[in-house]
Amino acid sequence: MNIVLIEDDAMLARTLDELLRAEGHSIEHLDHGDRAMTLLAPPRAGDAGHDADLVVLDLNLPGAGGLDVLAALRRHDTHTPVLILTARDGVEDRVRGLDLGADDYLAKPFALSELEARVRALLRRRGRSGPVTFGPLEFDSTTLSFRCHGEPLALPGREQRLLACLLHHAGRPVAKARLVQEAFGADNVGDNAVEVYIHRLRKRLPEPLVLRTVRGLGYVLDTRS
Amino acid sequence: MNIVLIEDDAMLARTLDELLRAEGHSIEHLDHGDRAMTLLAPPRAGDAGHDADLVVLDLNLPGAGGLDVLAALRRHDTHTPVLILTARDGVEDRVRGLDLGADDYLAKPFALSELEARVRALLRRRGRSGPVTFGPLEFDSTTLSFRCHGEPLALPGREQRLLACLLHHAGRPVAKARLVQEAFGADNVGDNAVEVYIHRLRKRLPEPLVLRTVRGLGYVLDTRS
DNA sequence: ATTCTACCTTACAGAACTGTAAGGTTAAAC
DNA sequence: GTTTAACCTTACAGTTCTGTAAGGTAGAAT
Repeated sequence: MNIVLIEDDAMLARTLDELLRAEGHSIEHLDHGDRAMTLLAPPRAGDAGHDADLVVLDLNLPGAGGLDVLAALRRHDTHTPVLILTARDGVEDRVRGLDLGADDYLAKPFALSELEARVRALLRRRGRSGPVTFGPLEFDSTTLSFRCHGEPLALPGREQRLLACLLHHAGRPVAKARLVQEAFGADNVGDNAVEVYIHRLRKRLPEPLVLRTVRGLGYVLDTRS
Repeated sequence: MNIVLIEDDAMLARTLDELLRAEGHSIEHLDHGDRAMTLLAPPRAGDAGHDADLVVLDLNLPGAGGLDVLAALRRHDTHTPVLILTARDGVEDRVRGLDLGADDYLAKPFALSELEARVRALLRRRGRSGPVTFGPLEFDSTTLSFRCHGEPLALPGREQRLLACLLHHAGRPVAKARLVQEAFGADNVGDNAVEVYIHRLRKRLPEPLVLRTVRGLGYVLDTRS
């Protein structure tokens, strides 16, 4: 994963760099607020742009302040997780940072192992952000397609949305009416259509996934046995 | 949003309940580990199941321990964010909790405003989890469809995946070859196909979204002006 | 056991999508 | 200004998807 580290304390930066590299990430280190601004929120889109999966951001920076960088980043990118890392320990600072769009806030001094764990937590969620996984089934948010046991599972639009709906509530039944509304867009679709698409989806779903019917209610995505 | 609160300290639970309700959430409160287990990780799928957007979990519980509940939940649900809330303040405890799949960890005693902020941060991310938003464009992960200015934007499969790909790297150019691979699944697709689908997508993309071409490279999703 | 209802399965026609080919247009290089 | 390569646009045929209708099957209730 790509991590952008924005930290002006050279000593700490070096430590974090080594630490995170040791976990297999590639680190881009910046020590100046203005440069961070340029990288994370380029004035003209298309100029360069970042490729970060996570931003670790110190608030005390030369040049543009850390909170300004965060705000600028969040103007167009609500996606990349941001972990704030700072010496300011007041509760109000934390609240402000979090409400500006940060995902976590760690006050110095902190244990390195805790930073590692929080980074793992953020990257973990990023890795399978989106509609999630259920058993061997996963949804790849980049290609908007499903995979089962790692094998791509190509599905036509309707079936894909149907499966997404069931996956979203995986393990518990979803009413037929709800499926019509969420997967079919509440068009003038007959009630039978759901049955037909469930049938089609069943033929394509690989083991051990099954679609159990809950009579009178709807369907559940589940695993066999 | 639906929040499941698992906390056996009646005093604290009451406070949190009021606090979170005041922010407009509906709270389901449990004070026993076994019941939490039943709700969050039902032994048989389809029994009942939770409908939570966030779980706030105390570790010290009568009955099943909080970490057991977390582990059981994560066996099938990697999706719902979990905020751990506990008196155990050791760094090792935090690391263990986070590595078991928690998304955040707050040690007692804590400021209520910080809890609120962290809850907001988790729900915010959950609200638009997945492939993100860019300007007025957003992706609804439940229905696997795009919206622009809130209006649904129906797209055929190929165009949808193409847009997802561009959105995923929004603001910076994506190479044509990459689009072929990620959106078209590396089939035996001619190079011209991308141009055709870009063209089709352009006709459907509402203002102010544009697809700029970067000659010799690929395309960028951007906003007009 | 019978009846009823909910669900399954199949088939089909209309519609929409997909990818290629062919020619037009624009931008960069010389 | 000419040339060249990259990109745009249109058209088209093959394929796939969509939703409905019609009949079959299975579960529940009496």
